[in-house]
Amino acid sequence: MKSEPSVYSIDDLQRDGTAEWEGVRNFQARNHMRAMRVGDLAFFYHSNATPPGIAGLMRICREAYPDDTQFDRRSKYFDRRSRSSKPAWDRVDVAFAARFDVLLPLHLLRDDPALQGMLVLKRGMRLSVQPVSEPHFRHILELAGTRPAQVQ
DNA sequence: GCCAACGTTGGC
DNA sequence: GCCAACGTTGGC
Repeated sequence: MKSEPSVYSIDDLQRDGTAEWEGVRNFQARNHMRAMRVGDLAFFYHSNATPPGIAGLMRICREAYPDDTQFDRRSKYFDRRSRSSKPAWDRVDVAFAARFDVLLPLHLLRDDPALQGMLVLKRGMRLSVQPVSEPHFRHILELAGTRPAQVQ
């Protein structure tokens, strides 16, 4: 799950404990969120950062439900076409799980043969919520040196 | 700041 | 339904 750290970073999530993952306005990304279940783990990816990369780990603590910001005229996520009787956009709630000792930069992931085919590495891949395969997930946790015991 | 990639919009 | 124009994302 991507976020620009200048907007909301892994440090912000660590401070807050939990967060509402609002503002997703892409159908595919939304559908990936709808497939999430409580307890699922997700990577926190820093996009538009120097360097971009995976900053930590979080846990889904509430499954998809309507994202209020779509009805809020003052929100930059306001969607005039969405009706409260049939909300178009959902969010999930996430809980801080771990902050990697060092951010895993995108270029390092690119150079790793074990991560061949990972979606985030594909050119032009802009989806802000993406599925990660089990082997890739485990490999990245190893790269990060994160042991299950360290995951909150 | 540039620009490729991609999604959305709207005229036809 | 097609597709050009436009806006956004996000790496570089």
